[in-house]
Amino acid sequence: MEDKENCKSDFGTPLAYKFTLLAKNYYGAAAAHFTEFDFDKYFYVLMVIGNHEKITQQCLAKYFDIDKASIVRIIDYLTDKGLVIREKNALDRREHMIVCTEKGKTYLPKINEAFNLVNNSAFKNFTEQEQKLFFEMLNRMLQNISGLPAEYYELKYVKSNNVSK
Amino acid sequence: MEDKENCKSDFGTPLAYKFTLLAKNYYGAAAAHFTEFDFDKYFYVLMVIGNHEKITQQCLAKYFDIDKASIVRIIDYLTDKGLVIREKNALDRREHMIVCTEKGKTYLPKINEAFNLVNNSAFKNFTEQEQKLFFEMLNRMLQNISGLPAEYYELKYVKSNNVSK
DNA sequence: AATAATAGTTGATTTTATCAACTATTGATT
DNA sequence: AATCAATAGTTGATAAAATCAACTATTATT
Repeated sequence: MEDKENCKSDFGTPLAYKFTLLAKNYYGAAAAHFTEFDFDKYFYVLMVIGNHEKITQQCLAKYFDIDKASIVRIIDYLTDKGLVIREKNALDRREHMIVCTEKGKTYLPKINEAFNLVNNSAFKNFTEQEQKLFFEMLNRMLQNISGLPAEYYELKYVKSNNVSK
Repeated sequence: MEDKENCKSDFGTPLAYKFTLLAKNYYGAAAAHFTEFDFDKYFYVLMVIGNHEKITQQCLAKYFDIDKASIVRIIDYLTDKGLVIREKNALDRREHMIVCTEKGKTYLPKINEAFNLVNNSAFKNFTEQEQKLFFEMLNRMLQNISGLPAEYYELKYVKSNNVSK
């Protein structure tokens, strides 16, 4: 109906403004699902860690595009809460592999479910096809606007060290 | 091609993660255009102010969905740089109307152009129609996920005070 | 063996967000 | 008109986060 109206007023608007607003509202909505947790931050970081057997801090830094020093503090926090642990990688003792603890794992389904709920409400009145299209567009845009391919981090930690041990 | 692949891996991913990444990359790309300015922040705030004859800090706070105290500091900054000024509203002396200075106005075309450039590179390989669709989807999502209608702020400052003076 | 590079850590600094208390002004109630 | 509530803006204190450079430990390169 008033699509043209909206689009007209969007002209010249930096996309990032809308992204920022959306992200803020999204996290606000998601946080409502986590009020009874005994931690109040870094839900998605935990989920990413939990979705990997183990993952280095470097990988997390790249995935989230933040400084490695910030990752240190995030992992400190999650460690403090008993949700993850650091394990030295025997193949490269510089690396600390971050592993989700049993306690951490108990939160994963809840976090996943909450994100799905918020995703669903964000996609209210979107058809299946529109949702797919939207994700596809986001990914295209991400590749347009950033150097790295979206799945970069996944390739990373498959370190091929042909060490006998 | 690998759309299904992407969508599969997106399943369960909080949308906000991608929004955050996009916003970060977007602002990074935009900032590259502003290196010779004598201010280094709040470009879009200035643009919003410049696009209005005058606007209250409340309106800005609502538009950007941030605390009014933060707006005070942003306006302090822009005032310091000589880009805007505060004018008491004679019709309601509580309100300080923020007005773009002549100096501030000289930046507007450059800022606008830079955002257009970044928008264009974000939309590389998007058809006209896809762009429209994308904006439309973003707006729908914003309304889904937030209480307020997107154009709330625009209605606001048209204060109908039928004061004789 | 020497040097460079990488992963992670730490401390200092800056920036930003947040909240509550406060002033000034206006609006509403009686 | 007097009182009280609500609104716009400001301030100060505090807390949270981002940033950067220096540092250790380890591995890779020459």
